[in-house]
Amino acid sequence: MTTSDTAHAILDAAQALAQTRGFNAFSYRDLADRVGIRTASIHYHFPSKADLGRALVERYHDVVAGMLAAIARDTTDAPERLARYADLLESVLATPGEGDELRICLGGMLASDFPTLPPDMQEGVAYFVRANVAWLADVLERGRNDGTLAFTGDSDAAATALFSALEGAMMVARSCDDPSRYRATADWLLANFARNASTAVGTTVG
Amino acid sequence: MTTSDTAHAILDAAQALAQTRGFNAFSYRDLADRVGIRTASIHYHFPSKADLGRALVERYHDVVAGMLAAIARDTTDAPERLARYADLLESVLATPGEGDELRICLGGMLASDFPTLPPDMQEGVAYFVRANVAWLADVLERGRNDGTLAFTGDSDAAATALFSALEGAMMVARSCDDPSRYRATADWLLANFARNASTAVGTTVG
DNA sequence: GTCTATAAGATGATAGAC
DNA sequence: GTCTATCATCTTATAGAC
Repeated sequence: MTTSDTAHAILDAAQALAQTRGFNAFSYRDLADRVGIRTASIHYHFPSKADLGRALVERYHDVVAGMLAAIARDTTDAPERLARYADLLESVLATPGEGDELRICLGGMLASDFPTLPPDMQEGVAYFVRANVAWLADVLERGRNDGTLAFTGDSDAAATALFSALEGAMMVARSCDDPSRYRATADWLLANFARNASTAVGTTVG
Repeated sequence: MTTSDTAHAILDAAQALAQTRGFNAFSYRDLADRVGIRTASIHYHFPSKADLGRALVERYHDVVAGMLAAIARDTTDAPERLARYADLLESVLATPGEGDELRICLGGMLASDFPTLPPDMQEGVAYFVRANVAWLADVLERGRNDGTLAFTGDSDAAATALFSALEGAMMVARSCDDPSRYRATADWLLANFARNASTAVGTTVG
């Protein structure tokens, strides 16, 4: 293996902190306390915080890319793929974060930290966003072509809107301290991409 | 007036920095450099950073609330109100920030900083989010009732989705370093709330 | 109101022993 | 690989002169 157990533990702690508080809001001391080593030992594995951040973004991208590939392998049904994507983000929100604070998708969190990040990390974040939007755009386009989804306009614009809405919904849910708000928003979004929108969740048609 | 010119200048500088980098990513020193005074003078106006943050959130909420009231005063047309709301956020993105970095809505930015904020600010951010979603929900509900808008499901869920999408679109636009991406996403969203969605921007119907 | 001076603590980072 | 020790710098914040 290319990465030691200690490096893994450091990355796990760093990811939990980055997802709850952002990349600039935790220190090597925070990591040292949680991993049970000294800050100097962390510098051995990740000489600078930029190195740590780069590894963090790369690992997260790889994990998510693997999950998206798994979804595409499990089902070809476009609505089901979208539902699984929304569930993926919900599971992030449900993963215990720091204390009672909710985790946000690392990509969305780093997007909000963007201007303060080292150049390497900025590239990684932009790549993550592009990859997610492209995956969604592909699902949307296929779904519209096979008649399982219905929406108007450019599939790239639709995918950007959907990605933005899901990421934003995590932020809104956390600022309301109500994870169920993410679920409600995601369900509404998914229903509005369904072929027969009149059967949407919560529709009031009598 | 209840707030001095210096206090105004401090708040202006703090807002620009908070909108580009977040509340924890600027210091009294940053403010002092920009306003042209010393950090001690800032502490005279805002004893603690929590005091500064509280004032920042309150002022921003009041300004936005005033703009939403102005939109409601200018037009009763629901699609036009939504368009004006999207334009409002676009003007934030277009306002020169820190260097060549783009500004984000302060509400969205602080929502991403949420767990690290002092309790007073957390309340203010939650209030801002609730107020914006409630305003949008009212516009959506009225538009559906008078037939100028069409969407399925609960108007609160729709409003949360729209708010989340617009806030998220700003983050995505910035991480792509492409403000026009916000415009494209907003246009797509607005088109999908229009009564006749087949006339949506970018529709490929021949 | 603004300044100088200063405090106490945190931060990312390095040198060198074990 | 991990440690102790140390560094320069930055952070929020206060005391007291002008």
